Amino acid sequence: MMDLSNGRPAGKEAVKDAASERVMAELALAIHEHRLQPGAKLSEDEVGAVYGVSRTVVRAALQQLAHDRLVELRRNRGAYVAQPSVREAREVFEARALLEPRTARSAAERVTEADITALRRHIEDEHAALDMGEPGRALHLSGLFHIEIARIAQQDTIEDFIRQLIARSSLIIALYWQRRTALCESHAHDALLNALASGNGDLAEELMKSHLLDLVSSLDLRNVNSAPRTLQEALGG
Amino acid sequence: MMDLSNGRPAGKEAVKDAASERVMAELALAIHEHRLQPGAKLSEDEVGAVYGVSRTVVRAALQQLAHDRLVELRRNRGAYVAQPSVREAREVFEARALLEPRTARSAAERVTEADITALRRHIEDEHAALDMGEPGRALHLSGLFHIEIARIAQQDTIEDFIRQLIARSSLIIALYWQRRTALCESHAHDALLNALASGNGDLAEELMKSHLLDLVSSLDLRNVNSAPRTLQEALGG
DNA sequence: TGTGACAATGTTGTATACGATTATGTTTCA
DNA sequence: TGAAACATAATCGTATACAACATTGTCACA
Repeated sequence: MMDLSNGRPAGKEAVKDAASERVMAELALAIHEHRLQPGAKLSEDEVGAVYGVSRTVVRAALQQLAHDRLVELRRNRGAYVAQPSVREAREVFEARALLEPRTARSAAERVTEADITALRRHIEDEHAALDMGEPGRALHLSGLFHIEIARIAQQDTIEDFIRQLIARSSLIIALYWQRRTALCESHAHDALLNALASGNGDLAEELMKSHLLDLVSSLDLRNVNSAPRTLQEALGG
Repeated sequence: MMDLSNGRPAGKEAVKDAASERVMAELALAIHEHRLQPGAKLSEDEVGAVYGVSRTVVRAALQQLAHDRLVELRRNRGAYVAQPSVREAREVFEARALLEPRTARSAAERVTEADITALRRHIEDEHAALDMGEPGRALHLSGLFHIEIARIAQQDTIEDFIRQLIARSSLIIALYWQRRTALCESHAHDALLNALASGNGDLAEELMKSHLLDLVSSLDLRNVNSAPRTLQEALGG
């Protein structure tokens, strides 16, 4: 079985109920950090055993994740980590291109000193994770950077959308990333930070736009394997 | 108790399971048509009794609706139809302004003859509902018009977001609508249809943008009552 | 009469049980 | 030997049961 406990104390302190939210967060993190691969089966009994809860709460967590399209529920067949299609991948990044540049502009107009220092430390964490050979964690932090910008823009609703899109982006990257770009484009985040720090909304919007384009171009979204990877069939070649 | 059965046969034919989805759809429709007011309590036992299912499936439905922000779940206290704050209302329409105009443009570029006739009939239904004195139903149809445009644009992901936003808009309108504009702005939909039919993406984008602005301006979003309507406290004035 | 503690009631959170569906393994017959 | 049919096992969908929590009503006491 895959290890899902990830070291952390799993927050037994603040837990009264919210059991399903805890399970959901743990599963989401495991997906974000690529410890759970697309297509992995999430049996209710098994997950429940791992976290010491009943199927009831696991079901609730899985339904939440399914709503965010991180897992796919097949009727009477179980829950599986989602496998976004190429088309879905394109759509996710189109949606991000629609939402994030303008949000970056708003963020530049509302950013505070505290935000800047937080972002700066965030980027340091990213670099540290990369240097320590934890690409999964680095990727997760990289996503959080985008979410942080939405938070700074003070747009809770759009922040929620971006949160969903970034979660799905994590799956997309797991499926379609091509290794070539090794730098993990973290310079883009530095540039964005500078634009925000100087309050330059135009520049922030433009940087975010091109950053997203870079991201898409680092993916291999040719229509090969367009059909989802239920590929026992993919072996027929 | 409020009547939720709404006449329709409630689809006993296609039902094997999917019971929770049926309950969710029924509740969502009741909210969209303003048969359920913001703040209304949705007791699990009560809802279960209405639809003849157990609390288990009601809970699943309520959690889905909570994820869409149509209902609010208070821990150990139950589910209530959401009451968007003024701030939330603004954010919802800002998000719509970000997503829908560009989506209308895409729709204009991809619309088919069949789409046009479907939209045309849709508008007729809207007018009919208005004439027959069913403003709730007219409002619901009006929302579906927007969703239909997103569908035509062939952007499933963005369509999902727009669907959520329109559902919340329905609540916002229930709370903040001011009666003045009587025409219910349905001419805007006619104009949009024409722009789509002629494939004029620029015009469609522009019309959608101003349509949304009109919608916002028909709301009363002054910060009075900015705090949510848990207002037994609101009576302290 | 007003305030605080306590009991009663109702509702939600979670676990478990059972029927239904799907997947798997074995057997049998051509 | 191969394929179809059946039996078996595993997993999910739903209902029900019980415990935990919140709310409300009542009573005692200052």
